Amino acid sequence: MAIHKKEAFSQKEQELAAFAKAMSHPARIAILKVLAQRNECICGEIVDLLPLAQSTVSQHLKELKTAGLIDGTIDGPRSCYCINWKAFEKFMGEFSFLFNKLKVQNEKACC
Amino acid sequence: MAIHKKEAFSQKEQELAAFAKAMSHPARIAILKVLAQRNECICGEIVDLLPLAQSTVSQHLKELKTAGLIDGTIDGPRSCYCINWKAFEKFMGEFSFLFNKLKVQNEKACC
DNA sequence: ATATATTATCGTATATTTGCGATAAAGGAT
DNA sequence: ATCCTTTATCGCAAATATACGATAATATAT
Repeated sequence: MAIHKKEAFSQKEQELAAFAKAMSHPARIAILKVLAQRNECICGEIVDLLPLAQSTVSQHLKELKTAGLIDGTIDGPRSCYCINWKAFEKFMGEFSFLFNKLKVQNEKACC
Repeated sequence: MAIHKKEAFSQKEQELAAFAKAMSHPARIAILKVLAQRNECICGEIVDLLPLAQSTVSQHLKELKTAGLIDGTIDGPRSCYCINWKAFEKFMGEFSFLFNKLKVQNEKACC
């Protein structure tokens, strides 16, 4: 049983899906919120703010980083993360383009 | 082992995550694109356009509907779907609010 | 009433995600 | 050098998601 046919879709569709997937868990939304609210970068403070174990938070951070939504630098024994605003703008823009542009002509909902 | 602690997060965090999750698969992105491009509602045409079995497409449609991103009405033996633009605007707005608003003060990336 | 067409649901196999504890790795402090 | 702090990774258990075929459900057509 050939499961997961993601390859069968277009590059852009996969990219948008990956972006959405990175934000598809409340813990990751919460992490992004914390990072967005601080001017300086955060590291293990996130662990204290979330109701999850350190290893779990680290895993979520890794996923966000892999997806390109956050940047991380090692600062001595601790890690410093912050939001990658450029990536955010890019994806939000693509979503807006994809759906807002088309919305104009479709304003008259059919269902 | 108490897995999935979504309940431990705020209502809004869960809502945003659920919205993102509904769009976290390329097939569902593709479905939304098709629905957005047509003025009239679509039904099984989607199945012909996607590289997936009918039952799988139906499952994806159900997820999109449950998440509130699309509306569906039964029209005889066929089903008619279309995008719920209001829900879309709501969520896109919340994301923009959450991240764009904060972006201003954080323009100076730290990492 | 019977067939046909369309869509939803069920059952099932497999893949992925989530979460934690334990452990490793890396640097700072004494 | 030895501890201590911080973070990443590994290994594992359990929950979800993905996909399909088969079947049920529904309405139209003959």
